Amino acid sequence: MPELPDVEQMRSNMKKVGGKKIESVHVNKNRMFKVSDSTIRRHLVGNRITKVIRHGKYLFAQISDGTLLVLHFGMTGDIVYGKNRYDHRILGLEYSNGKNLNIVSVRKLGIVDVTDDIDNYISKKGIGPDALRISKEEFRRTIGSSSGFIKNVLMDQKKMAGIGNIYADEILYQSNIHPKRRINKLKDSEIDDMYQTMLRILKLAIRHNADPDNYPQTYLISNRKEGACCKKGHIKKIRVNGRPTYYCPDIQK
DNA sequence: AGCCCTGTTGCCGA
DNA sequence: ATCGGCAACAGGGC
Repeated sequence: MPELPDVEQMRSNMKKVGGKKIESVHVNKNRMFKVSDSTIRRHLVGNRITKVIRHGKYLFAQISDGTLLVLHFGMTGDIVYGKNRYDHRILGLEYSNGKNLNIVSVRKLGIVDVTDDIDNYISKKGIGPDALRISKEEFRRTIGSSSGFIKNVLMDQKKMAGIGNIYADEILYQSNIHPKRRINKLKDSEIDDMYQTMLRILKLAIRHNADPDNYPQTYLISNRKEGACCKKGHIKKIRVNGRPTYYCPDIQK
């Protein structure tokens, strides 16, 4: 689930409900935690989240003590607000109204960390510019300086952050480009078109709360199965870099 | 029951 | 540098 639009939706939810004073913190310690539970508690208990910033698939929750809680959701992470949602809970912020803001993760892939500088954290990890904020020129440069399959580049968080398996397929589908097209075979006009298409898809997804049920039926994401019909043909499944990849051979060259 | 699948990422080796 | 394979993990589908 968690690609850029999904994480943006989590950001919005977290911002909306997470700003109250945190009474206590529930930590379900596992490999995701890069800092001790006492450190987590020290920063969170008695404080509040004042804003939430997203970069790529990462969330940075600004804490009123000046530090930031870092969250990455792996394949199955999510943020759940309410009561009695303890299934797969990794981290729970408990408020005086009895409700909690819970970071849940079925497969326990992802990161819980603390930092005091977002830019520093991002650059140390080598994460590229956010896909929603990258300029056309930056995008051209990023693509142009790469090689290999276009899909791999779109998904490479070090080159550009936020695009995952699902949205990479969508961008390529709507750009009429085969996922295994080599970078050096791309025309400038195709790169520019891909850029506009990427922004359009991401914005639409966010506008629809990252819920694929609300996306147009013409979207690949609504027809992500082998043999499904698209306007000019039927959907095929291959593997690119080990990842399941859906595309339409009749429109994607 | 058991095997294969999966929205992420990082490491290893050809 | 690039790419495939595998591993972390756990639940769902067949």
